[in-house]
Amino acid sequence: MTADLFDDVEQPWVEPLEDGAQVLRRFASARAPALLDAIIRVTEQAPLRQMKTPGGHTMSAAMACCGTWGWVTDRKGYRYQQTDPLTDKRWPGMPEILRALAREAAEQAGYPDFEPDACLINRYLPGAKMALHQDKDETDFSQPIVSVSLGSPIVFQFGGDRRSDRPRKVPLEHGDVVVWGGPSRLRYHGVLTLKPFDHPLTGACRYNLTFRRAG
DNA sequence: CAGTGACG
DNA sequence: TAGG
Repeated sequence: MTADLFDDVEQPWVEPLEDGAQVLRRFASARAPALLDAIIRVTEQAPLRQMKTPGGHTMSAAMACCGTWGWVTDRKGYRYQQTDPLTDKRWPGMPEILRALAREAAEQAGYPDFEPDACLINRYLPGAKMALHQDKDETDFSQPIVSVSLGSPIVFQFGGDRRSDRPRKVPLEHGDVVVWGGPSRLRYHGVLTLKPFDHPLTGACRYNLTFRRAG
């Protein structure tokens, strides 16, 4: 009596995107319940919050961080810092299950030396989106970005090195991991508005984990 | 400094 | 209406 007669676990597969960029389809699916448990634990210590941009607008995605460095934005600007502005305490440590997933995904994508020191947790509710932007507040662009999707599906946009470059639309679903680095490390990217979708593990919500070497 | 957002 |  084998478990896989009952468990219907989809095997991951790889989808090349661009030079240095890949989608690892369903790479995180089998571990998703444990990843979500870890997200809950982190956000009990560092609550999800909607940050303000320097221009004074409120971001539609709610964010929290774990690891040595956390990304924050407020009227003063965008930056990484070692403390949570809500509590002035250090960010929660990066749970091992998150670190391990990020390292395995990076290795699979051709980045064997990835040592993330920052994990940004983004929670999207229906209506939330993220405009095209570059991840460029890090100090080390030799390391890739690893982005994990959990819960409701969304359309990811993967653009060029200039905002005006027309982005590719990449539908992402639960368990998909996008890795980009090397020549594509500074690509503009974002997501379209999240549509209502009832996911068995997360309800109407989508979590995105992004891992970086920030410091 | 701020376009990771708002507007027509 | 929603996205370019």
